[in-house]
Amino acid sequence: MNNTEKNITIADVADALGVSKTTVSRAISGKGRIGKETRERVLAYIDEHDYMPNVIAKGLAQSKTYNLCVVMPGDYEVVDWNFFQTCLFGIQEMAQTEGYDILLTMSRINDISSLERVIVNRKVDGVILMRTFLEDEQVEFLTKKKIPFVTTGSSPYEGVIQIDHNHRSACKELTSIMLMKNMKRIALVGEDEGYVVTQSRLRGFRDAYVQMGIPLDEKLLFLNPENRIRIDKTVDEILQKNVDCILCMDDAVTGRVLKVLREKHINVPKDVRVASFYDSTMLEDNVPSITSLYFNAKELGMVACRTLMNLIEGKEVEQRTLLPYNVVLKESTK
Amino acid sequence: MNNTEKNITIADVADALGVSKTTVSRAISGKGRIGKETRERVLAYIDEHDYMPNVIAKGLAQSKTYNLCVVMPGDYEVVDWNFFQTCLFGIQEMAQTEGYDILLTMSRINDISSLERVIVNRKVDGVILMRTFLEDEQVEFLTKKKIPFVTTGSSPYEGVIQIDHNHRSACKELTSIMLMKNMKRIALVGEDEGYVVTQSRLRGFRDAYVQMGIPLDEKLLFLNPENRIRIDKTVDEILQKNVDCILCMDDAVTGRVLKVLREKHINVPKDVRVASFYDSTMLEDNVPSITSLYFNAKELGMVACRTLMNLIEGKEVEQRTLLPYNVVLKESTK
DNA sequence: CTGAAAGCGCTTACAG
DNA sequence: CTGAAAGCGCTTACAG
Repeated sequence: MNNTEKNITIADVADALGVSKTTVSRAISGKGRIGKETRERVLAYIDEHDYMPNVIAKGLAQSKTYNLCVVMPGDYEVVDWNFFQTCLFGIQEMAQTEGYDILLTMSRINDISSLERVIVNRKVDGVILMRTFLEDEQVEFLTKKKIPFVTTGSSPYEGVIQIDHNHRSACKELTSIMLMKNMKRIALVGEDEGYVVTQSRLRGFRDAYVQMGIPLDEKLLFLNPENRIRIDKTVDEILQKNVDCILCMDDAVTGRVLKVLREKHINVPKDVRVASFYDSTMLEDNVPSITSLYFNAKELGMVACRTLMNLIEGKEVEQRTLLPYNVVLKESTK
Repeated sequence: MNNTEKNITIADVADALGVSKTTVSRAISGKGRIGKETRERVLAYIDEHDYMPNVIAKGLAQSKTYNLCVVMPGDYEVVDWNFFQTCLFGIQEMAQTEGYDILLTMSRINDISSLERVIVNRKVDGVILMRTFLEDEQVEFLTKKKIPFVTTGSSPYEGVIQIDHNHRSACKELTSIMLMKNMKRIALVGEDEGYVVTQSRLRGFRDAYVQMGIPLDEKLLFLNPENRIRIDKTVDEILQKNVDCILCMDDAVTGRVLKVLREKHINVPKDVRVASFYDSTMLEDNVPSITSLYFNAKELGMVACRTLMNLIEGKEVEQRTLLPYNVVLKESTK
């Protein structure tokens, strides 16, 4: 009854049953020929005595760790933690089904030392990159080291296995809807052009204009990074341009835009409409509720993890997986 | 130059230098007697050839993993992800200084299977519990298994090493300030009495009344869990009671209360003051800005991690560490 | 100061 | 169908 004493090993089991360690190992793994009766005897004993294989030792012998590295953005000012969080849930849930655990690592722009250590120490069998860059040290490092990895979000690097939402198509759809609702003058506010996803969103935005045959006023594009600091100034500028709608690339921006509008006592949606290319809980409690795109973060995590595990096991995997999205129309664009 | 080929091992180094593996091992670890010159020769070779010890093998030999398990709340409706997130940063940063990595695990109420697997598989040397309960399966399990662990947040269980902010004292101070500002009728809105921290906050609240010699109107306590679902009803009730101030236990509540007030066109702070026992980015963009307590999540993580590592190394550790806080007065209580 | 050898707890050709 | 033995890459008494 006292199983906290000393951990029981495969050798103990072998001794107790009068068989070899080999046999015990085979009974557990199911690999190699073994008598049905013998296997059952081993399994029964194991079950009764709460034997648990030492995954570390198993890993050493097989050169496997049963750990997956998840690289999170390590910057403080991150767009939407909730999204990564939920995605992480998905990864974890999927990993568990195959006995993998999650080793968490943070990476900051220009600092991938944390990831490097994990790889160099061979503590994981593969990695999931949660954020990608147009120029991506992480991708370069992992490719060089020949470590299996996938990305959530798209990567411009050749051969990278990527799982992403169809941002371009989603943004195109939302923009089209705005245009069809007769909002011709739409200001697009964004930031961080270094992220791949920013480019996709912008492309989708342009796509919609092209498809509708409406000329796009480039003066209504506010993509410079100073937006972050001087968002009030940006909003001022926008309002002077007599726009119908302010479209924000992500909710970090949306939140700040809404704040400025509130301070200026500008009513949404009466005075100006607002929508976001990205839906987070951050906006949930807003009055009015905000029109946005919805992406299923958990699904993203699960698919990414599944793909990585397949990759590790040498199975065939899709080079690029695009997940669906939803357009959620709310009060802010009424 | 081609270090992606085959990983170089301690044996390779020994061969190349014509010494024994023992010697190499000692040069690296710094343990045991070894000639100064020999050590330097080994170190130089290692450095030049990018030798990296296999942490897994090292772990096997020492029965160590150099992994720390961090148990995150795995529920979807979690109060403030940002806080846990930042705390995780702190943990990670501290762990790195000693060569530890973070194995992440989620635990839901009544489901600690994920934690169990990690422990039973001996994949970590210790664990950090990020959320504690009055009745805590995790604590019971870890104690039984004799695994070193610490908690961020307090635990009522005997002998548990805990690192926490001084919530009781903080809430007392904030409440006192409100009382001194002549807000006599303060409604306290909370939820989830199962968390230890809820109890601490409530105690601090009561402390302030006692100290000021003011009788507390128990009718102004709204701690039942239905608040979550019927927050609008709760706010209605509160407003009918003619209160000066609504004090929210955490920001999940605060956010929803503010939303209801906004919908009812009730002005903060003119019609009613609002403050929160907890400060999150969620409220950052609110107009008006919200008075609240500030807790340094990163520091919490760092101290917790430091403590755990000391515990693992058999050093003496404090049984309970209380971290300081700040009261941040803003517009909502003007 | 240095080394041969056993050991950490598994897996897996190779024999039988 | 089963087992003895070598091996995964380290550490660490024990000798010298």
